[in-house]
Amino acid sequence: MGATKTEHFTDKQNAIATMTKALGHPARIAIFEYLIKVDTCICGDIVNELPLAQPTISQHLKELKNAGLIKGNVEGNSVCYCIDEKAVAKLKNYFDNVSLKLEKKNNCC
Amino acid sequence: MGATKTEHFTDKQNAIATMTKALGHPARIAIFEYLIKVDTCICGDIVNELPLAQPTISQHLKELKNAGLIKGNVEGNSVCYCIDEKAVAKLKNYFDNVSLKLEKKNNCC
DNA sequence: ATTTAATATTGCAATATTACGATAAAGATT
DNA sequence: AATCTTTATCGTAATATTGCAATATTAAAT
Repeated sequence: MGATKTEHFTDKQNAIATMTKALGHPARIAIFEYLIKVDTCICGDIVNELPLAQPTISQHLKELKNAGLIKGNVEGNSVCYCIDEKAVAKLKNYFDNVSLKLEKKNNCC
Repeated sequence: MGATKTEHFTDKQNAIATMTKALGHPARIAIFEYLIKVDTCICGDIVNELPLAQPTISQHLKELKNAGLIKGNVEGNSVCYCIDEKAVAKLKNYFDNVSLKLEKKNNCC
């Protein structure tokens, strides 16, 4: 064993898990937050922002991209990474919905 | 190597990453959603809800608990698990805040 | 054309995760 | 007390992740 049994769960559950998993690492949270912070999407200096080697960051960026959380457009020499707002909206909506459901519940613990 | 370099990141980043990591698996999303769905916190039937073996579910519950997302109170023979609303609120606030910041940005991609 | 700069890929070692059978622990039931 | 029920833990195999050095790739600059 060792591999996640995705086939047992719904597409929605897998989709949310894919996104949360991608954000489930402090380096990727840091990258995510950096992309939110910078006002332009012309990037190329993410490596200097983090205390990790360039290949490691490249790998983390790839994972965020695969999860659909960020987009990367090649801009000449460098690559312009930015947040995919649709994905973030999905996460926001998910937790908004969860919170709403919890409010309606009668708390017993 | 192989271990996450948590020491390089802020406490807040690590805290968010810990929670998103815990939700970064479809089985744990399924458990999380089940605990939201059921109206009472008297549980004990999570194992029957999921297509995974009992030790596997027990392990997933432990991870959700370690991440602070759920609470587990021993209730006689069985254990009563329920959502920790404070943790969920933190996640909700985080993504609300992220969304807000994104709205204020000038989109260039 | 050569060099420089930015990013990606490969290969690999260390570590973590996922899953489950076997077994343990502890309260409930008979 | 013996048994049942529920949950946790241990041990272990399969797989995934993390991190980086070395190298490749691609476009800009000289």
